Amino acid sequence: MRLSEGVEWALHSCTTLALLPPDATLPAARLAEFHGVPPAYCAKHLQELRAAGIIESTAGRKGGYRLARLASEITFWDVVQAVESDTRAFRCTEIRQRGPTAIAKARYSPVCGIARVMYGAEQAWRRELEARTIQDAVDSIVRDADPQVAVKALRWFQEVLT
Amino acid sequence: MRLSEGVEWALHSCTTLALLPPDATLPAARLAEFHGVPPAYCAKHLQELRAAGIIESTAGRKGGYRLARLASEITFWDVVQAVESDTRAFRCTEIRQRGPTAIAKARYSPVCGIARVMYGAEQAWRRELEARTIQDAVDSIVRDADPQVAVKALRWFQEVLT
DNA sequence: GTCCCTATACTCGGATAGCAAGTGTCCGAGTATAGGCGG
DNA sequence: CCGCCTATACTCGGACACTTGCTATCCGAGTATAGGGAC
Repeated sequence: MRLSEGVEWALHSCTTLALLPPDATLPAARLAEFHGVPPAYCAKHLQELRAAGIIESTAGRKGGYRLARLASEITFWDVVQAVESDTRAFRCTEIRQRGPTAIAKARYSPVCGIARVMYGAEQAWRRELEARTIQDAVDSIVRDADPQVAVKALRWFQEVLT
Repeated sequence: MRLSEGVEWALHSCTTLALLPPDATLPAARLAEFHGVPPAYCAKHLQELRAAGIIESTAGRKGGYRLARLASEITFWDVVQAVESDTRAFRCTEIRQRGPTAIAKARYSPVCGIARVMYGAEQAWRRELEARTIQDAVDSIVRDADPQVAVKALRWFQEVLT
């Protein structure tokens, strides 16, 4: 089981955008540079975030990305769902309906008991992600980050935003 | 994000083995036949369950697999962990330590705030799976299954176990 | 009738191809900007 | 000096190769059984 690496990039990208002054935009290439990841591939994931309505894009010179709504209104779940094509990890193929014991499809309970447990576990996972927002990530970074990083980041932002 | 299809097979296989009379064994090929899945591939997952100490194998004629311990002592988590090579879905690559804001490694907090949230969510998922056992699956099947299936299963067991 | 031996058929187990999805990259279409020109 | 126009450079966005890991399969090694033979 593997979550796409893009989820990590997307979460960090949203958090970084949340740190910018209101209405400031940051191009995909700069965002990739800030995180030290391949620009083209990073851009791909930003497009997915845009398609999901989490971030907005501005074209042309001085263009770039910015959050589409408040960081406190964007949950981790929103981001994961945007990047990951299918967030349902366990997929029941109804093997209980195959083999020598198979009977008419209508006579089976609507959901397999094993699938029910797996779905329940994933729901617990989802609930945790829905309870956390990008603002929480911003807060934890502000709280935990070394002052030296804060200075470097601020300086880099000022240089890039001109 | 995708959980291996083998997880479903493994869970159903364990549940089926739990339905057998004590100390009875069932060959991999029969187990695959019962679930209508490719025998060779199914056998591969059974080997993983064996390596994890969840089921036991007996070689030679009249050999096969059986549970290594009580169904109530085997959690869903045990099975998932056995089949899935790596159960950690989110993998933090520490991109916060890359790019223009990078500083000495020792000055970073031990765990990234974003990763902490993701790990927490997975822990919630894991906890749910640890709370459910194969016995629970057996109970739900006994409760929900159509009598017709029960009859067919019993008949098939008797025929196969000779 | 009982015990032992041997051949057998069946089991598991690891090593080997095939395929799909995620990973990584590129170039083209579109647009806000900046400079130059005219009034 | 001010406003408009045009060329430009930069942005995003979708279409195209590559690699990793899951999917699927096979054949060989090992073993408990079943039958036959000897005592």
